[in-house]
Amino acid sequence: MSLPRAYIMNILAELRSRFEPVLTEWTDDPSSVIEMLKASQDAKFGDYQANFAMPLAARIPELKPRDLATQIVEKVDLSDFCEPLEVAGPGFINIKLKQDWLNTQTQNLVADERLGVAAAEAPQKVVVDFSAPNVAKPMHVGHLRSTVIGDANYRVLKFLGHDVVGDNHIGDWGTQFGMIIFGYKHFLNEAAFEEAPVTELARLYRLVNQLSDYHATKNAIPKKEEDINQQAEKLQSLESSADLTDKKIQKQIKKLKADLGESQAELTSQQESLTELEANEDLHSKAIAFPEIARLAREETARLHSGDAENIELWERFLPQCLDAIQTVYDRLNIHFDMTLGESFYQPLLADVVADLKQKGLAKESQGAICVFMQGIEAPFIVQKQDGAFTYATTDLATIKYRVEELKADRVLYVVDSRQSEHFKLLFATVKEWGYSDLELQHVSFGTVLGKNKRPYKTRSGDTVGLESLLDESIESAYQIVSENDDAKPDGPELNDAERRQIAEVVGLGGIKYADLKHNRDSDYVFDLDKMLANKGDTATYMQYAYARVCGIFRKGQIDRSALRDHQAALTLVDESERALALQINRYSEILESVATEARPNYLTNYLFELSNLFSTFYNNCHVLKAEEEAVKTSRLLLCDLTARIVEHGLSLLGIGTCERM
RNA sequence: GCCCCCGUAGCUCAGUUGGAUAGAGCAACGCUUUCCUAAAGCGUAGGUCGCAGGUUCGAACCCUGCCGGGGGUACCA
Repeated sequence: MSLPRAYIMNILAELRSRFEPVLTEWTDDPSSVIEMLKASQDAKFGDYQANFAMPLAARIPELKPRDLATQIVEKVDLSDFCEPLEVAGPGFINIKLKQDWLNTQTQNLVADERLGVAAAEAPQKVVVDFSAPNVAKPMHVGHLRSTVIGDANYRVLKFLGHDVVGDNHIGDWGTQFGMIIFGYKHFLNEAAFEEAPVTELARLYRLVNQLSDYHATKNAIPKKEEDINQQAEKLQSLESSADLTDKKIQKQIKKLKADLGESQAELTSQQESLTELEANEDLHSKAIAFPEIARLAREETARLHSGDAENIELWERFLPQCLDAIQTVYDRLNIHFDMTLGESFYQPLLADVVADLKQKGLAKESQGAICVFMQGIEAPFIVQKQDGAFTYATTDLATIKYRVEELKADRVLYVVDSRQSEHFKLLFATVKEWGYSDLELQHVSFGTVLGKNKRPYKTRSGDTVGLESLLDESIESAYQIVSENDDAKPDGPELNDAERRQIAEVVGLGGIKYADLKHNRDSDYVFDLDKMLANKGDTATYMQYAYARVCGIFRKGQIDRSALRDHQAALTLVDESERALALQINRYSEILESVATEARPNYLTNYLFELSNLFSTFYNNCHVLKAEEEAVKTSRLLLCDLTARIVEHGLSLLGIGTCERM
């Protein structure tokens, strides 16, 4: 029999709700300062701390912060679960949980399948828009962040009881299809297409792209040379005539020099790429045969969009194959979408969107295009181009309309590169004016994945790194580590090859995902496979190892975990390391709440790392199976069980697996 | 030109919205295995939080200026 859920308290929420009414005596809006009650940064200040006495006292001239803190403490009654409150320093209120209460509270978690995490009282309909690759191009590292961060947010929101829809807004209608269609019509290798259609389509895309780039670069070179000459002249005249002691002039010169150097480097690399292509006879002859290839490809796109029968037929033939190809990547990563409504799905709705915007006076003609202008933003939001074609802005608006009217969304998360923040600023502003003011829109932006050279992650030849080969490499490298470690075990290896392979898969994929998720999503981060799989430090492996160690204890002790839970034995925290571990276990729900509101999975990775860390200390200090007394042993087993369940569950919310042995 | 982001230990990064002596991992140095997996634990060392002002009881965080890096900027998505 499980205990009623009411026995399990979200400690932070409870503390805040006890303090909040008391604060009304000093402020009209206690909710604005209540968030200053939080977990202590240092265990010596107790378990939780409240810092709001200082700012509140600052508003009242004759009141000292310390005195105010004392007054607050006198009015709040927490005696049922906390030690007497302490006022420290300039007015901090330190809160420490009663030992007996923490014992019972932790014990109650054992019987709770949700590990103390209550389902949302007011569930929202949330659309998480993530991954969104261009289907005709092979996936690369750049797609990893959106996919992995989006998936983690999706899982967390869902666990918290929200009605979540994962939508893969794929690029299935853009210019890349024009390129493929053009390639198919002119350069197809039929045998290759029969053999592996997607590989051949990817080759055609690359080929057409390469040839268009060649001409674009070639045409741009004279202008580039002219620019360089102008820059050089300007620099010279500045250096010879102007006042060199003027700081502004100095700065200008410096900047000009830097620009000039950059332009020259660019020119050189462009010339090199031209020479490289020309050295390949086959490519060069194709380039000569189709000087207008970029325009021709665009025309194929235009024909597709205007309903040309042949191009539609090709598109309908290619699309399922492209979808299958990306699906194999999602299967490997264990990523699931509830719907995949790409750009093409919204095409029939676009004309109405523009008409509606015009009718409401939001959109108007400017330089031949139909634009929405938002106050305070210089750039226009172009919903229809000069040539009559719609843009991704139009598609995004239609998508929102659909999500509100058909899916009944309350909130939409866009897990998209930070470089598109200006687009989303315009999009959200427009949407508000357009009439969907209740909808909560959030650009879950993230930084660029860099190589060790701090430039965007590319191969030496400048290509993006294919995602699949990266996964292979990671798993293979994990296999080496798993094997080495198993071979080094004191009592000899424990794993057969199939087990090693299976563990390598979990460790290899987990390492890549964890590395991405542990960083604050806003910042760029350096992609370093060796660090991701390192057999030490803050990696997925560390948490997976903690989990495997618990499993080892239960295996060695021949303990049946579900029987242990049903037994309702007493949990008593004795050692300091046990108490610290238990406190962290009790904080799981707090952390998930903060992940959900800010869409920041790194709060969870950080929490799990700390949890595993506390477990390792406990594991070292407190022997479980050889505990002095039976009651202590049982109590510690309960603690192990809870730790393992949260590690496993937390990692699963990040899309990362665990193994019983490793 | 205009707009946005970043600058924290040798390296890679946290820092929960203004709180107590700025943290972690890696690398370095020292210690711990008759005992549940040492993929671990414990400890030492390492900092002018880019620089200079300002706001206040208190600033890595807010404001101003400067230095350095990245990104975006009218018809690609």
